[in-house]
Amino acid sequence: MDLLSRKYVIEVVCVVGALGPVRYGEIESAFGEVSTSTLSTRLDELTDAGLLMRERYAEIPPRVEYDLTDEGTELCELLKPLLRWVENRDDTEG
Amino acid sequence: MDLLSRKYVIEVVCVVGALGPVRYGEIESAFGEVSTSTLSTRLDELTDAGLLMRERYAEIPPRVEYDLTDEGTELCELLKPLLRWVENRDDTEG
DNA sequence: CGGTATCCAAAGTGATACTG
DNA sequence: CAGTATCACTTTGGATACCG
Repeated sequence: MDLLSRKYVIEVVCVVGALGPVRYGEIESAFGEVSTSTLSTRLDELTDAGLLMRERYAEIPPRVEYDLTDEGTELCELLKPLLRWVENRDDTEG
Repeated sequence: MDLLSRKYVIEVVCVVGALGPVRYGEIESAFGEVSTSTLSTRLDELTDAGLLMRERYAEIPPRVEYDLTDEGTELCELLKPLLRWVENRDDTEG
């Protein structure tokens, strides 16, 4: 699956994994620099791929929460060490 | 590093890791469907990032071998389970 | 054999505005 | 709040031809 090669995908999976059930706005804040459309698309793709679940609450104001599915959790476990390694490397070379 | 998000990068790292010192043509064959320019660029980026080493032999005909650096090997170890998971998943859903 | 240079098409991404 | 729709820009990837 080259979905992994989409921008922010790895980070999104890890962010959702770390923040548990998390709202759209929180994910957006966690990045700070991603357009609504891109993040929305990514969330959609991940949900579609069975990696994320979207829970929609019929409230006012509306609330939507994202969380990892079992498969998403599996992937997240694989991704975390990768992300740590990359960040560690960035520090070292910067 | 979003180099990881480039097409074929994960696969290239794993292929080089699996085939040991490997020649350009062999890598190309391992994919079968990647243009010279793209593969060449990828190899270049990875070498530049310190993940690959390029050994050039002054022979006729020319021979060039690629291999993982220590860091490349580290990354490869992180990537392998990921790749296996993805392939396994593809099988299941296909 | 092992690339590089060039040009082109396609896809991805972002900004913005608007809806429920 | 949580998106969707639209549109233009930027980046990527592919094909081809040529060089060492």
